[in-house]
Amino acid sequence: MPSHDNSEIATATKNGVPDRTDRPNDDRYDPQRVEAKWFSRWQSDPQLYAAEPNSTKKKYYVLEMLPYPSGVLHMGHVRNYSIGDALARYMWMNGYNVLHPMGWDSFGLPAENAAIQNNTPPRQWTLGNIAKMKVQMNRIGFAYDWSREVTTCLPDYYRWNQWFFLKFYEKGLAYRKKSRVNWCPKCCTVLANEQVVKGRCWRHEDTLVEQRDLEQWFLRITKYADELLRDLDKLAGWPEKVRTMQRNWIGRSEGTLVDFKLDYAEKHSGFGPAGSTITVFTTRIDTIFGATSVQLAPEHPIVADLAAANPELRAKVDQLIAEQRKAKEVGDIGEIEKHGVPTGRYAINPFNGEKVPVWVANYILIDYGTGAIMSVPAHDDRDYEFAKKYKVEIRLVILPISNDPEETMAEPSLPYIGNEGMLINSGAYSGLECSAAIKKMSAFAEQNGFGKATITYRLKDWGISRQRYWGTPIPMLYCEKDGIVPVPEKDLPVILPENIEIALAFGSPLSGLPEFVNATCPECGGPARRETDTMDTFVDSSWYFYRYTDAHNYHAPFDSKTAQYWFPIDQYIGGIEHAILHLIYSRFWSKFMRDIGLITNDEPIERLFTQGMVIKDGAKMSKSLGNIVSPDEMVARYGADAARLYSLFAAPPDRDLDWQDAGIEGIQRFLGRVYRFVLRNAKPDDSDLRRAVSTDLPPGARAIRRKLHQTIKRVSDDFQGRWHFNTCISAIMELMNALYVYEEAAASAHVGRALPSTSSGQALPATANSATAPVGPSQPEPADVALLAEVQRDLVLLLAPFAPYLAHELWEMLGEKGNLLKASWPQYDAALAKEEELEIPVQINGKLRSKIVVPADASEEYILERALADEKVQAAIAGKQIVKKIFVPGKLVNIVVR
RNA sequence: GCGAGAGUGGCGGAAUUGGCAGACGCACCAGACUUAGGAUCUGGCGGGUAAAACCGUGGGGGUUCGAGUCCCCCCUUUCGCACCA
Repeated sequence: MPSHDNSEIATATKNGVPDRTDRPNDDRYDPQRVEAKWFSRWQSDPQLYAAEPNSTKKKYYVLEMLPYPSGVLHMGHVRNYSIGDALARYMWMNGYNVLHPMGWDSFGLPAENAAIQNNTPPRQWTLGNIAKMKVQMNRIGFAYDWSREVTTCLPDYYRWNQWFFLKFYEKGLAYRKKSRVNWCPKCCTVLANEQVVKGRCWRHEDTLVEQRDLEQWFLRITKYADELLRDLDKLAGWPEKVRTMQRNWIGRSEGTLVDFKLDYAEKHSGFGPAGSTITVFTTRIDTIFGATSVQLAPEHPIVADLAAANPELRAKVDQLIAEQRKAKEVGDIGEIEKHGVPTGRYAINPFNGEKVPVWVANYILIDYGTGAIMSVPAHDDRDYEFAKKYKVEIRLVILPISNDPEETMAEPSLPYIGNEGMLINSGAYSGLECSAAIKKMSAFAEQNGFGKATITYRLKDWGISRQRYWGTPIPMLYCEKDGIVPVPEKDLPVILPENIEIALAFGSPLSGLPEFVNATCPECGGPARRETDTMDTFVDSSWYFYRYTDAHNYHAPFDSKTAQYWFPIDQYIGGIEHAILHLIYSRFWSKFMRDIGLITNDEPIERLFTQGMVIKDGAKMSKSLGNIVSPDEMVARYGADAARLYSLFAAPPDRDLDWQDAGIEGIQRFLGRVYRFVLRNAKPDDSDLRRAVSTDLPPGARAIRRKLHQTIKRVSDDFQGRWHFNTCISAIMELMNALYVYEEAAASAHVGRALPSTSSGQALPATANSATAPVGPSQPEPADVALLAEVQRDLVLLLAPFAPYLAHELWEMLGEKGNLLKASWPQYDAALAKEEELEIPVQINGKLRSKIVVPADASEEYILERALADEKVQAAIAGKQIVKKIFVPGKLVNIVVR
């Protein structure tokens, strides 16, 4: 083995387990030695994991969500990347042209906070963190194509954010509007939601956060609302959970807008600036004859008008607003106690001319629908609860229709919210069925000018302005003469200046830099002011995976042809916390890119996998709980292979993982067993031997071969979709256990010792509990050297996606010369995997009474005959009458007796 | 309140289609090897019993020859949420 400099890595063991390498002829598996050796080999070959640019192979794009460079890798990362890395290696071994890149989501608030706390410039802090994390990732051995690395905070990337922004603007999809933000009067700056703690500024505990309206840039994602919703149906490779969440997030709702005029006959004076009409949104216009009040959100403009002349109402309304805000803060807006205040005014139901009271209620939200509803207590839960509390009239207008004629037309228990019913007490519409009534009544409202059918979405346009420093500058100029002017494409990128003292900045940091703010208008050449807001970092992550396909393109965000080859992403892997925002923005961005002709795919991601959290002692790992497990420490103590193998073994990847330090030791033991087995059994001329495996093996060897092929099947099948890598690794462990027993038995045979055997004199089982057919020789038989060569080779291949360091080492020990990643994934042979004998449980009345061993191809007649002849079965059915015999091929026999 | 998950030995988990509950690993116990063992190898290991019977997948019902798995009700717990009209 070549010598190498491994000082940096190998020394790490010293603070872990005591060093025992002083023992002579040590056969101990030393992960530090093995991993240091391969680490330096891999590091010296930057092309090792490079995707092939012009390949005729089938492509496979596997991607893990890019991390924020906090400076330290945590176990959640290790788990996420171990899943993707295993898949990438598996696909390489299956002959695919694999794209497996990595990058850095490197703009964002923490860099500015670090700047404030440690006085480190954000750029320096960020790039330093990236360097640290890259070392950690490489040490664990993740197979990334670093030549395509994307760092979003560098101008060669963010210039294309700016370019995209200009395209959005060009197409009328970027616009400005006033929007409410959190404002700290002490910092004179905008706060992110996470910077607001219990209504106060995180840096000034004594300062209440205010709400301010600022002009901000928005992207018109709502234009794509319908398509984003519709195309969810195409995403068959996504978890249903995520699709449901996105569906609810988009929140399409078909309904009707209906105008209720404020009543003139009232004595109160004229109307305020909000006018005299309350437009409500309802999905159930068929219930409008049951409307007994109109409810307004406390922040509705008409409420402001009404309250202007009524200080008492104003105070009550303010109280409702406060309740809403508080509920929102503590996150239980759904459990708010319903409160309302009558305004004293009335509105007219346009369908029957009836006057109904107008209320203000805390359960009506200003930013959904029109911020006003018609209240139909008989047919809506919330309205019912409200009406009961405030003694508002409840009027039944729908009767349920049921298949049961008795039930039909019976008065339902209230509220009846079903929409399979018939209208009553509804004038000309009485007798109509609900859905027909909705159509008819919507049309009527529209014809008479007091309403129209409409679709509302819960989805809102994407506000991308951030009043912060560490982000992509929005490429816009404000000229006194020409107004809002986009920066010309040729002037991109607008470089984020670096000579800035964040800690001293007051208000929006960039606005304090005259050399940044002062610009020239490209239209008139006169003075212009530069936009000082930067972009939301979700912009960066919305399209970065396209940049990977062509990371160094200077003339475009990427080459369309190249992207078309790689897209869609075959498998995307990340945390469930990104189920909504990142994944919906990414889909939106792709659709926009398609519409401006950059790409042809409608959706960016074919399959999505969401992995579970890593928890410790029943709680999410966090600094405050002190239950952090550091990957560096694990790697130093047990090696990278053990750390990644354990992160896959401890739980199915889509479930939360309960980290147990003791568990990883078992993994290390297993790796040691594999290592020592190969150390003992590898023969220099293995490659010749493999071809010489006899077709006529003795029973013990046949059983090992069978176990091997069963294992290949189990591991391969899981890669095809189920991804329960924990059971894959179990399967490989089982194979290893069987090999140890086989080896031991063969050694006994060789020296003529008695075989270890079970008391029954039956074949030696692989393990005492082995539920499957016995593995191991029933007669002493020497180890089949050729078979062992074959098994070892396949074993190493099976292990390669999960424990690459050890796999490479063993590969070399077996005398293999070629790159393990280019070696073919082993294929299982169904005939070899098939059991020769089956153990069939025999049940009497569903209770296990005996087990019989039969040839795998035994007929039903034979098996039933054998089952009935069985001693224990005979005893159990003696004197009873056999009612039924259940036979499930390959599974069991159940005899029903009376 | 709504939506989506989860609940199986001392612990992490397995059981892929309704068919032997507890694979694999940890911990623990025993034996072997050893000057030594926190190394290694072998075996044991749900409760219960001398052995059986029997009991056992959060609780209660049900369907079925047969239920961890399907149905109904309930409890606990995790995650998400925006009372969505």
